[in-house]
Amino acid sequence: MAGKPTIADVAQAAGVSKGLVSFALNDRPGVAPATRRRILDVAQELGFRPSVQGRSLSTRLAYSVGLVIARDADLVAADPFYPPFIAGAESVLVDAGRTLTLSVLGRERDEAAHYRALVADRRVDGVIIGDIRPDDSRLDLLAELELPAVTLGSTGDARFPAVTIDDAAGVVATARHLLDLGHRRIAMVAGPRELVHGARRADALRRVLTEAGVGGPTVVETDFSPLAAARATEALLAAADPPTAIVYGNDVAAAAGISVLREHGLDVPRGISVCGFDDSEIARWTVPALTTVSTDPGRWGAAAARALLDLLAGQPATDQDLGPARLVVRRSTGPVPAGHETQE
Amino acid sequence: MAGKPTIADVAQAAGVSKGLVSFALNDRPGVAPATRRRILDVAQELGFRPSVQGRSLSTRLAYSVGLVIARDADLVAADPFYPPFIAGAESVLVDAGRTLTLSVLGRERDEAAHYRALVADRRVDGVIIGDIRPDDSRLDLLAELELPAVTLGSTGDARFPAVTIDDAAGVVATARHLLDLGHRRIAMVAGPRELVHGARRADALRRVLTEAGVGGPTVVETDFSPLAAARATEALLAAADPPTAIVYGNDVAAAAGISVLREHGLDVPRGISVCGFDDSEIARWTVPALTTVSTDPGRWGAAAARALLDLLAGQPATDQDLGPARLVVRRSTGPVPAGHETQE
DNA sequence: TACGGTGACTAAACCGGTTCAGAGACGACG
DNA sequence: CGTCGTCTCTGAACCGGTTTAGTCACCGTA
Repeated sequence: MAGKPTIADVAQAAGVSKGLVSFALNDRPGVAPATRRRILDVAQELGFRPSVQGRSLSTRLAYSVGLVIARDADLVAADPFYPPFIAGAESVLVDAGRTLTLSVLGRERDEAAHYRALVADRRVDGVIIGDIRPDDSRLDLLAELELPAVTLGSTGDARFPAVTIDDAAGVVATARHLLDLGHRRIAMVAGPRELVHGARRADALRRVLTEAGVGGPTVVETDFSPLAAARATEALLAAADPPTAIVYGNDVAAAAGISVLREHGLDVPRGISVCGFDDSEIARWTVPALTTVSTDPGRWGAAAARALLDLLAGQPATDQDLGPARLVVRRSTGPVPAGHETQE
Repeated sequence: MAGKPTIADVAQAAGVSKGLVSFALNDRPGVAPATRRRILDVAQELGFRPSVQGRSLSTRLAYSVGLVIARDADLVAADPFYPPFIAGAESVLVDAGRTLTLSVLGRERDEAAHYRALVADRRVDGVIIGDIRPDDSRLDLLAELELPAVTLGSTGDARFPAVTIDDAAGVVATARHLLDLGHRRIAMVAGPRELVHGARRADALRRVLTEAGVGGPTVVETDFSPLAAARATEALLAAADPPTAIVYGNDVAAAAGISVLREHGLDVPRGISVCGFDDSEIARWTVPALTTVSTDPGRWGAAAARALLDLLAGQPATDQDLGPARLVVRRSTGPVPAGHETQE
């Protein structure tokens, strides 16, 4: 017993068989209380820690969960959503003795093949999937692979529990806020329409504006990158009736938007109002500080990890909602500029 | 053979023993060329993929490398360095059939214990360690644990290869740039002094300024967070002779700085010049766009991963340098304001 | 007293690879 | 022809757990 103690060492020291030690350590019935006590004591004394590899081999479990980010590296880099999300998820997983296996798939890498490899190699026991698309092809794939998964945002698919935050509520609050300030021409620089949350947010905005009897928003679709947001902003300004307020899909995109607006001589918020999304750290440090919607990615990550662990533990798959996303009003929104107040 | 084919299935189909299949697949000598060919063909035909778990158990390898980020979650969230770094590292690792095991340790979690657990559980075969401190206690720990590691930035420790980028060169270029613009009172809002690169950058700045016969820089130490950077900026402005240029430790910190400067009625760059660090995506979208130093975290991540894989493959540990960090001049730096030109 | 049932425990198989000692065939050489 | 060495290959042990079939002692019951 030179190296780490194995289960055989514990068995020998306790004077029982390997199998019984395994039973005792895993809280399974059929071990006399006194014996269990003794085995646990011996294991403790020897500093025994079960080998993940040995256990993996027989249980056919990886003791790791996957997070597959299917975006190009530079897109991930620009989005401040993931770091806190990952940190949140990770903190829950360590406590459960699991590991987070992260994959960053560029556009060029075959997503389906990657999932197949992940299960074929038994790298993960389950996955967290984000950037949900309507009729997401991954869902059928995951079902086929029998890979447990939780989704970030609702899919309407009963096979996989969703961890959701009501981001539409955040958009609604944003829209009301802008309406209250007198804005009537409100535009949105959104994420890709093929992403569920992109579409949902655009719809929420449209609904509120329609209810308020205001013309539907101009929605420009982008890939979430700040560069695309900058271009979209240019396009909005070039239109016949440019908006007096723009809602962006994330905070960095909003920062890019502000940058373009200022180049065009527009002061924020006096000349035009700007809203971000996610309330990432950067939102507090743009000039002016961003009015944005808090989605609390850290809490989201932790909740997703917990939901996946529950699922792996065999508990029934139930959706979990983090409640409505909250509007955070800062300095980038203000009253509609003079001359636009009543324009329809 | 209902499920995935195992090595035994390949052996049977090829009419040889398991052991020989293992030899053939691992390119080891002692297999007749014709037999090797046949085994490889059969394996291919059956779609055989060796089980990571089985292999792990006998080789006592995890086929995963670790990245331990010992910062609080919100600090990680604010720093745009890691996402591209991780993406870069990850892309190299998948190609090598390895996995990235990420740990985000808050201040409260015991770092040493975490490393011990990582090796005790054989979660990783090696680690990439960043945020190097002088006389970093982790180095002795890693040596004790016999855990292969590469360091981000030089430690002067021959036991571990370093992957370095000459960030001092970037600081030097920044300093020259500012001197050329006429600045004489240059301040630095740096990272913690206990981090090697924090100290190195401050030293580089000090050296250039001294050589130029200009008063040494005021260096304010922070924890790298934008909030701390904002406070540091306030402090600098409150001084008797406020700087005409401030160099920040990263781009988000610089953004926070700009925000504070503008609140104080200072225009950037006309009233004061600002430099960032890392050239993250956000640097292009602040107002004005940031003059910064490109450290190319993606390339750095890939290089670190490759260096670690080489080390694990038994190749001698050699430092690898990515060359000098390049200054990227944008709009946040300009000529020293009138009235400060020759002030000593 | 014989029998069946139950609870505690053991022994061995098993998961899927790697590794090592040794067997067998074959050619070269003295 | 005998011997040695080399090459190819086999069989079994091994890594460290989990799981299952089965043993054994002991109890209550007829």
